[in-house]
Amino acid sequence: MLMSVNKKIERKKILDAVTRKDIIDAVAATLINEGMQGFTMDKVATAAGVAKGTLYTHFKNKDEAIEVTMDSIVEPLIEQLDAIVTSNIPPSHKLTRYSALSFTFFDDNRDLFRVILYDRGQAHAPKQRFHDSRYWSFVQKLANIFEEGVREGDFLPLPALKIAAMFIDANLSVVMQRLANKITGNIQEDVSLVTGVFFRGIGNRDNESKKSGCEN
Amino acid sequence: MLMSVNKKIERKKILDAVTRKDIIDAVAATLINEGMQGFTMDKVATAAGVAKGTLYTHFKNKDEAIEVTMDSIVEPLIEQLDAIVTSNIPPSHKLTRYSALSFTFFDDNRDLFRVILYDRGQAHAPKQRFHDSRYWSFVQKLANIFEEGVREGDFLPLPALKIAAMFIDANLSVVMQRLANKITGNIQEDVSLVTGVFFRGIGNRDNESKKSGCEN
Amino acid sequence: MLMSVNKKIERKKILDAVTRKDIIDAVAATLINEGMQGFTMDKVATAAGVAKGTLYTHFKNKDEAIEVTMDSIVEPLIEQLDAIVTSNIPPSHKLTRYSALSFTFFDDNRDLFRVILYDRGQAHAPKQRFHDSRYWSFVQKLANIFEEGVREGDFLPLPALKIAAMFIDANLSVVMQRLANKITGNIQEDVSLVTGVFFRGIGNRDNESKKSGCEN
Amino acid sequence: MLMSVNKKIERKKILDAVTRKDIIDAVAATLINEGMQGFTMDKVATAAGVAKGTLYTHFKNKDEAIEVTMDSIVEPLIEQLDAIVTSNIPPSHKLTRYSALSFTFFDDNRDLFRVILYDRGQAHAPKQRFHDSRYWSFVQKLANIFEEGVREGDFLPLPALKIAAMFIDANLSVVMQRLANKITGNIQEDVSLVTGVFFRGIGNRDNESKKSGCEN
DNA sequence: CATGAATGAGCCTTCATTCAT
DNA sequence: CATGAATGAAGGCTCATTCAT
Repeated sequence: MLMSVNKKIERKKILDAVTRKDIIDAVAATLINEGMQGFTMDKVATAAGVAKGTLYTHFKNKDEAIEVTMDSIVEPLIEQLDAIVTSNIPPSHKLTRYSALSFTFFDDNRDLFRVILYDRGQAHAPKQRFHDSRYWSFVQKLANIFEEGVREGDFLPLPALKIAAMFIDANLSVVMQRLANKITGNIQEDVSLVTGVFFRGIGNRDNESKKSGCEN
Repeated sequence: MLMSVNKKIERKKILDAVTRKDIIDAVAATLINEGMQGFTMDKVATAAGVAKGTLYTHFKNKDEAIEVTMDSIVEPLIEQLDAIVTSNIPPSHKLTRYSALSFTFFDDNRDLFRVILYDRGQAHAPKQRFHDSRYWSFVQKLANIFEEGVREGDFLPLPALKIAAMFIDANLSVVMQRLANKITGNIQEDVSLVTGVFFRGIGNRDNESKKSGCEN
Repeated sequence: MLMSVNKKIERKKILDAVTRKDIIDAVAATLINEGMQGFTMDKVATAAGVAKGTLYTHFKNKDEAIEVTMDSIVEPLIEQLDAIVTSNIPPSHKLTRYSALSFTFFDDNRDLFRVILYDRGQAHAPKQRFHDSRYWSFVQKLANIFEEGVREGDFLPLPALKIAAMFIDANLSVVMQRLANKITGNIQEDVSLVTGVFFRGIGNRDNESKKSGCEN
Repeated sequence: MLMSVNKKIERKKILDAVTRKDIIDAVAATLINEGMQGFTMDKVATAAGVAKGTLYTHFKNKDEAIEVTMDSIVEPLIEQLDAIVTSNIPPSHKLTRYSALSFTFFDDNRDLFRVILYDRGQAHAPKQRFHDSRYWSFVQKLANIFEEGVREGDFLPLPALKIAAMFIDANLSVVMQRLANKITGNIQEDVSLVTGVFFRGIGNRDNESKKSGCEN
């Protein structure tokens, strides 16, 4: 039964992590199965196979539980988005990558995001944070890409934030349609659709060495 | 104080209508002031100046109260959208009109729609209905306009439902940004932005050389 | 089934009063049977024979329930004390009356006051109010009587507030001993004891004439 | 690092004592800072810098923790009271000493006693024990002094237990007033007041057409 | 012995809904 | 129909206590 203190601590951390992971999974599962408004800590506890009180050793309260779970799921999306933003490729490629990322990511997490997208809001803090902070940070990042494209003469000088939001929501729009119709795969096709519309819509034709179109 | 039975009944109907109208207004006001999650029948009753029980003589339950109120507010939007759909103008004009309609309508009801757009969800039935039925019926109508434009050679032959959804959400996207930043007025500018991007994006350039297809 | 509106309202008020009275009685009973810390709204509801939710149509919360109940019980005591204070009798008679009042009052409500006196405090607001406001208002009133007696040359010019508090607590002291030993009746005797000590002192004057028995 | 078994055990005892002392201090501190009703084992553990479980190796439960802490604080008071009781001085001197002891002791521990006196109760067992056992043992001891005084002809033959309780509570009464008004020092004055009243009474002998007694 | 994550009974409170008047 | 007191299921959260390590 001898074990170094370090090993003990380490093992404890792993056990904790396991429980915590179970709980976060349970939060996500409950969110998926019950929707935002059917979400209760009781159900989470049952789903996680732990006592109700245990949830409160991991989260301050219900809102934080949702928040943390959201974050843990959205985290990879943010990381990949950041990778795109800071990569050394042309802005239009970045947007295409973002579009593809949207489709794969939401495809991978479709059940949860059906809830998030359809059930937006409800709780106090989460709502604010998700929408105000997370969504707008996405918009901001995309806007930067757009502005980069404008500087390079690829895109027309349009209001970046609005274009960014339009692009994000147009992508989500198609994602939602995929979700609603339970469509999987064929991502490339939908990416082409969205980016096609936007690149023609925001593209600078002069730069494309083509004849002039309808400039607004 | 004599009054014919008919008159009595008639008066009753009017009074009922008045009460019903008051209640619906109260529901909307409560939704605005308290948000979806702060919405309680108590508050509605207080706001309407009636007893709590009275609400249940007008609506089966809370969900129906919200539902009916939503409908009563969205009704004019639907009517105007239908007018646009059935009007005898080119498809691109119809879309421009829809875009303008979005902005004016949400501007007029910004307080309520801030709640609906940000607080989407909460109650079971309303959520489903709002999104599944109302939203998709909008998408369908817009899709018909697109298809009309495709048939007339104005638009590229793209998947109509997806394009319709993209257009709706792109408009909402800018609407939400207006709501978030508390921007009013300058509707024309935003209409031009959205329609500009979409017309260039979905416009059939071959056809553009024939007609002057740039609608604002 | 005809009944004037006034009668209806009146009857309703009475019914309400009955329920309210029942609940207040139940609060007091629960306080008595369970003590401050065993006091729960569940138990009150059960004792009152109403649903838990009903309690909250009468009181904002647990603290208010306790507070209101306390007040309703102490009210007659306060009224009688005020009657004594404002009556047109010599200060010493007033104090004697107060002493008698203490004994009869606490005798009448001995079960509840066993809780209050032994279980002082516990809840947030109630504690503060009971002690800080109710107790000190009593002290103040008694102090006024003492000062009156000082002005009339009956009492020595001692710090009124302290003397008042001492007198109140000395009375309570004996009350508590009665409660602890489950003694009833013989009030006159205890009144004489307390007032006797206070009015006259406990020193044996015969003995005092021999030695100078004033110890400090 | 060699050490005899005895030394090890001894050291352990000391360490234990240190921990126990820390915990008791933490209980007292928590009582002071949070009041009876804000008192939780969590807070004690944090204050003591030990794990929550550790508390249960020192005390059977929460009640015992409070109980033991109270005892450890009241212990010196009891010892000093016993010293007074068994000392070879006149009864009246003993009472004066007791009065002075009350004031100094509660002055020294005013923070904790503010909680005990104002927050009396809360926990089941502690309450009972504190009041029933500790308080009454004090009363008994004081009563013995009174009876001694009666036998010696210093005091009138009044019911000793009641007089003792009155004296204790009259002293506490002034102590509480000091606590409430955050008064420190001037102990002698208050001792004289209380003992003066008790020894001499509050009646004005001049007014009673008698010679002057002991004026303070 | 110490630890502290886990426990789960239990508490307070809310609120949609009902129903006797 | 209107009323609003009563209902009671349900929810979020606390905390004394336990026990495997």
